[in-house]
Amino acid sequence: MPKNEASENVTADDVAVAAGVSRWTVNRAFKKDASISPMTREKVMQAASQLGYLPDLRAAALASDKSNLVALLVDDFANPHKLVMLERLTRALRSRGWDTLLVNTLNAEDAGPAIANASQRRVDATILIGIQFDDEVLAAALGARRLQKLIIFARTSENPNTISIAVDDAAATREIAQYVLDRGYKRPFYFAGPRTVSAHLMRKETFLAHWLKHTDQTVPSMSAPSYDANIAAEMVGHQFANQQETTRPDIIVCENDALAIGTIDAIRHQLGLRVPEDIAVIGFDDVPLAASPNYKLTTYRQPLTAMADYLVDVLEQSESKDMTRTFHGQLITRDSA
Amino acid sequence: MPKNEASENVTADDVAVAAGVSRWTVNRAFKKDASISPMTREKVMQAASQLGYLPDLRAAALASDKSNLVALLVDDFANPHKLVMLERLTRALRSRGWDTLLVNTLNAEDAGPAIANASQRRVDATILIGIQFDDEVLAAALGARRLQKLIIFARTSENPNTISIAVDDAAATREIAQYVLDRGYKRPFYFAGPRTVSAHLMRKETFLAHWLKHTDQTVPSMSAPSYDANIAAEMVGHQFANQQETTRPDIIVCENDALAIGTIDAIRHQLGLRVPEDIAVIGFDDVPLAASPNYKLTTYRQPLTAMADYLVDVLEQSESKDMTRTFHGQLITRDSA
DNA sequence: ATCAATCTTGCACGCGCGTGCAAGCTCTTT
DNA sequence: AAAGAGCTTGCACGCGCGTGCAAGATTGAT
Repeated sequence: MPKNEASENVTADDVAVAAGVSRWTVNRAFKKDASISPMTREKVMQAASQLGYLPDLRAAALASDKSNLVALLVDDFANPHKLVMLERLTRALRSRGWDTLLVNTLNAEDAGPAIANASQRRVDATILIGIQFDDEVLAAALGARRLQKLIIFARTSENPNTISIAVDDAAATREIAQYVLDRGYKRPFYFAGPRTVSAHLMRKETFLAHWLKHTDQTVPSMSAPSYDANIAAEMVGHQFANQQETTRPDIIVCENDALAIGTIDAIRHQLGLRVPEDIAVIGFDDVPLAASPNYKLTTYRQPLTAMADYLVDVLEQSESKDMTRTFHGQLITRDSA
Repeated sequence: MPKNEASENVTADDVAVAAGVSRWTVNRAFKKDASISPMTREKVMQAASQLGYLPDLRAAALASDKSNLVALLVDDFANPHKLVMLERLTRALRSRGWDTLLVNTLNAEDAGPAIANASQRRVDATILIGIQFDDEVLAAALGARRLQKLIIFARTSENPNTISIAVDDAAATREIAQYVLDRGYKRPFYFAGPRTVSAHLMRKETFLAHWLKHTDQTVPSMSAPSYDANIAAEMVGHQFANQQETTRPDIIVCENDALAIGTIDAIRHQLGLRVPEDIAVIGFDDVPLAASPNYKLTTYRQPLTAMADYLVDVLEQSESKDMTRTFHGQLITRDSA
């Protein structure tokens, strides 16, 4: 029979016998920074690769109570920016030895069960990158303590039991507002996303406040039920149909690029107007499509790579106190505003 | 002290004591279709929820050698269609009790390690939804047997040790080709994606063959290095700059929507032409953006939900023989062609 | 009231590896 | 050449739960 025919279930014991050492030495060989002589390790690794052995991470997690696994809860797959975030996060995590459990929060009621589910896998941390995670969900999550760390990614959170890694929304929005002022726009309109958590309103509130302070005028606005370009397009088309040039806005400031892209489509194809000549548009996120020759969207780019790297720093930290941190991004000016 | 203050590490034993039963009865209570009286189960569940107990899935996986976990290997986050696939797959999986390990294949050389990584988590199946998984990678994956099932999703594969769940590419492409013929286009151009695996060339080959057979003419083509709209736009702008109306194509058939969207952008903004009047465009996938008023892309929609459901069927099957299956989608005709 | 058929419950053993310590070993220092 | 100092290796015990069987409890029919 072939040498490694019965490679069904090779354990460290098998390798130990083959290499003439104890099982513990085998596992040491696979552990970085373990106390083992180079010669022995080489011998073990050779036997291991011959038998096709790789340590069982389930057992390791069970024994050490450390899984090197994080859960990523997502509930908003309509927003293309989520794909970028997923890429950056999984890249940073995996390149530093962490695995990712992707949990689709099926619907509003499912957030609780989704978190419970992750906790049953005994993940070392739970990362929320969705939007529907309102205060109740957070409370439930914090209650089901087991998920050692609760990290809110790319969203600020004022909950003290939570670690938030995000751009400074207020500063970013002020920069945007100032840009709008500086370029001489007179009648801005703010297009917000779903208003589930108070923190999510920060961008809108900041913009309105800034504008009021500098021009003494209020800014009209509306909210989309989700960050979906097609829905945004419908709303914009509906909202500004048959409006006079003097009453319609000269710029629509969108809470993110998904809304901005829908807005541009609607301005051009439903209102029959030009961007930016008739109505300018600003977004937030700098999704790949924002750079396309079609949209040339002026938007705000978050330092996602740095944020993802910092997230792994947080994971590797034993203490989770005072880990919340905000970053600064940059306004990318293109042709749309 | 509070009642459940020390809810650090509640195990089935703790619940057993609280409920006055054995540990095994506790675990039975959490297992569907287990032999347990309703009264006992109720009693156990009450004690469990009071203590905040939930079974440890690591231990369960270790003991039963069944993890209810699948690995999803992705290497192409530039294609927006991936986000749709992720949503559909995680939805189908989670709603039927499966968890998903999202593995970002960092680069071409990382495919092997990524698969090994997944196998160390002892996943019940590995699902490939990327493109760079060429024959060598497949061989390596099959070698590292441990990932019981190797499923290629949304791509056909002729490898007999693999389970492929995809649309019938040949039939779909013939339908597209026939549509192009029927609409009277004369000078098609085929825009393909990365040519890594032989199977990936099927769409292009099929289109070319169909056209040759029906018109006796060959179709020019080119290949993008990745499914990225911005790169596609550049390539199209470069390829057709300064071409006469009589020599340039009257329709560009794209291997998928990412390429098609870039193509439309380039036609309009770099070539200064109209879609579909000057050059028509056809895609494949029906990404959300394809329906936007800006693109109105004629494209081919895969029955992703049915495919994802079938994937879970496959997982729940003990035998993995002859599970490969192809589906039929439909051509969605919009304005772009 | 009795017996068999059915339901419910308890349990020994194992899944594969980590932890922390102690014994064995090698090498340097005087 | 002998004694520490530092390096390597081995091991008992435990992580939390599943499997399969056997004992105990319950039910219905006779």
